[in-house]
Amino acid sequence: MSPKSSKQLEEIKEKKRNLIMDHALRLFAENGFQATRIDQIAKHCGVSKGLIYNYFASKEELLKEIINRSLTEVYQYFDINRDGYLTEDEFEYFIRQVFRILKEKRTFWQLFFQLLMQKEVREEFINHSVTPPDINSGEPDVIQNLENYVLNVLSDYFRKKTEKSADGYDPLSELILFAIALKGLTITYLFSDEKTSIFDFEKIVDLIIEKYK
Amino acid sequence: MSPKSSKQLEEIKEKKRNLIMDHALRLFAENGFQATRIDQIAKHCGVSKGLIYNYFASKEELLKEIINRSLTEVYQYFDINRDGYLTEDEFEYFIRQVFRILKEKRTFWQLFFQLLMQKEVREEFINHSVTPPDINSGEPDVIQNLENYVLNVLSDYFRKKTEKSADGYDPLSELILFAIALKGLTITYLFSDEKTSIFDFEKIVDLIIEKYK
Amino acid sequence: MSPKSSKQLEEIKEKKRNLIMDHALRLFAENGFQATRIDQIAKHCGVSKGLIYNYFASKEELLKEIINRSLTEVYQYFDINRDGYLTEDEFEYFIRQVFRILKEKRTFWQLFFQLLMQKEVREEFINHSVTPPDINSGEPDVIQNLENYVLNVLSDYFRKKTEKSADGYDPLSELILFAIALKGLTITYLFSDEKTSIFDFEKIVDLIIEKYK
Amino acid sequence: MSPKSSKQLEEIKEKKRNLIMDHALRLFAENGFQATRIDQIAKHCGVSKGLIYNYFASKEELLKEIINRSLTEVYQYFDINRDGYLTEDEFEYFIRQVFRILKEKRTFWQLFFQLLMQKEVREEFINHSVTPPDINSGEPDVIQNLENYVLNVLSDYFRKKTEKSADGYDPLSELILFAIALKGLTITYLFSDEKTSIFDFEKIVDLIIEKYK
DNA sequence: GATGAATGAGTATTCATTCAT
DNA sequence: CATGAATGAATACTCATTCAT
Repeated sequence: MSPKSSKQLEEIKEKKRNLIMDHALRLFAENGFQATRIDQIAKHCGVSKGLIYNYFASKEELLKEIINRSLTEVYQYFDINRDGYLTEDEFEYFIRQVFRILKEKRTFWQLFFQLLMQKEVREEFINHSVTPPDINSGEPDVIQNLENYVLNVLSDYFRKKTEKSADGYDPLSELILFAIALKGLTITYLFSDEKTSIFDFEKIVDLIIEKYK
Repeated sequence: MSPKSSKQLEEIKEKKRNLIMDHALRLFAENGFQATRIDQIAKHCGVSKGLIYNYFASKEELLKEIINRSLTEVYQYFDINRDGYLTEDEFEYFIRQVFRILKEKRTFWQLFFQLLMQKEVREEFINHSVTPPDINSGEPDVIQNLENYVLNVLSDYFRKKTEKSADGYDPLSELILFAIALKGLTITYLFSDEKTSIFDFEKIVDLIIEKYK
Repeated sequence: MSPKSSKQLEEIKEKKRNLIMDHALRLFAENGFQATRIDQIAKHCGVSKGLIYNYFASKEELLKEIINRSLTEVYQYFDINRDGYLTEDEFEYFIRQVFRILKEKRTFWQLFFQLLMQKEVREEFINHSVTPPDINSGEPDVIQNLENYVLNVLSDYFRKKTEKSADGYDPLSELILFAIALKGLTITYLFSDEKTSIFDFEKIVDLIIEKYK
Repeated sequence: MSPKSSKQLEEIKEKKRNLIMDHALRLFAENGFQATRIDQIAKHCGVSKGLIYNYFASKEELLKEIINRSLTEVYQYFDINRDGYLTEDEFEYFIRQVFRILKEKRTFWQLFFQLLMQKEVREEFINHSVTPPDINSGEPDVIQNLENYVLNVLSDYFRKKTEKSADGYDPLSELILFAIALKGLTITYLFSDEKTSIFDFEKIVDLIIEKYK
């Protein structure tokens, strides 16, 4: 019946989907979601406006799929199902991993933080995260889960670390200071102009590791 | 008609200007600049769309004036003309001041960080002078100036501090870690839901002061 | 506060609303709802596309309001709250009234019958007519009510008429034949080209009255 | 390859043509011509969009061919070449035949009446010849011919009938009333929901025959 | 023949901005 | 000063149609 030559077609489709998502992501991140026009994306991809609608139901759906794809990848990076216990070396590895992901998916995280800064988006994605657990689209609670997971693991780490040491550090305080420093570094890195920035981010990562390991 | 009323008129005009800017600021911060419609602002102010154009040449101009007004205030807060040397107590005062400003102008800073995160806006609004052409205070690059000023003062502070201490701390490292922690706190505070957040920001400020003073 | 000079403004608005509805109705009836473009309507009205959206939320809403307006008028014509009993003279008056309404609102009825011939519209407007009785928009059950009302009144009329006569007519049969003839006349009249038609509709009305009175 | 298969191929092609036309007809009738999308039709047929364009030059052409196919069939039903004279039994047969055709081709007639009710379509599709250019039966105005033919035959019938009777009926009046009743019945039948309708159409046909035979 | 990815002209709708009152 | 009706450029989205495979 169907001469759909092969399953290569599926591959080609998948490639085009990703092509569109890649360009859209970059434009969304650079100019903002609202300010990016569909035909801009099309032009950057070298395809027609119409084709984008063969792959994505709407501009918003395109955005959601981008977020989805990226967060799913992040999950895999973090191997979320491992034992959840961190040794000192794993702690260092974790921090370097975070920074590596920021670097590799810089554009995505730029977009992601932009979005999180709008009340409605925040509510849509984060606070409404009480969505059914069997959800397959993997957006809303993905974030909450990720944050909770990370906080739990780190909380554990700092508790054990302060127990051993005699410095009388408060584990919660350590955790909070560390978390805040990491967020500060993240934001600074994501939205600095790599060429003109006075910061050497690799060194700052070393600094943080040195300080909190 | 009478000379009196003309003075009062000016006051009324100024009040209305501020009314519009206040509502616009809140809406811009909550929903984003692009997503906020002029008639939304008008409705929230209880005035007509047309009136807004009596006070501001365009939506963009409205945004610029909001940024300008707030940054001018921030400058005054920081008393930019003082000697530029910080004692330990002044350092603590400085941090608390930062947090106080964040608290008092929370909405503005929410908007401000949103804007900073869009490349085009960053280039258009921030680097290319924010001040209106007729202003007399004439800071050509408000933000850059502010950041440089703060960094300078702090840099000085940490240099002197590490000189005194015998810990062998690197002043630049200290400065960077401090700056990053402050930025992390800022972001976390601005975009957390004050009612549901697990963080007690006052305490975190104490923590930071304790750590870096 | 508001210099909305007078309530003349309201009148002007109402006039423009009606202007738009009139032109839209004609175009919808002539070319069909889907085939009529908003900017066609705008051009015919001598206004801009945008203005139409100041008065009507969407093309579909415009259609609904047209139907609504017309059906409401029809209701008034029929004085639906009168006693519901027809004498012979009232019967004749009723038929002439029907024809008069068809004539005066010819364009509307053309549109109306067109719409009724699409399954979805039929279901939307007629079969779903079990909508809450307190409805204020007056569309869905308006039609059903009107039909029921007319059928009831006529049913009554034919029952009484055949009782009196000795011809042994069946009242239901009479009603049905009459109703069908009326519908046939209606359709023929609405969709004939008045200039070229071989039918003289006034005479046919006389014929029907003569036959069924 | 073999000559046999080429004949079979023709059959298969013809079957597929008809398959497409059948589904298209139903969808056109239910949702309207404009509102029916080509890919809807394709999906309903279980074929690709592209294939439809192998059989029909355009959506409009598809419509025209549907109309053409059905009208050609109708012509055959009515045996257009007979003597043109109706006996009483033939008159009854004629009416039952009309109703039978309505029943068998209900969907087509639904579509047909819809089309007739749009001025532009009326002009484009009906008056300007429906037949494909290569057809040999060459009726330039199928509908007009059909209507005229029917009216002629019936006119004759009623003339002769009233001549015989002593009731003093006007043959033209009788014809008109009859024609209108038939049209009313037609419309009522075509656009009623067969399941919920209060009318028993078989009985109404009997009624009409009884009345006008 | 058959497919469905790709195209792009066409259309509804939005919204900053203007201007007569 | 204040209004809100009016404008029209901009933009998301649709869908008939094409064509390489």
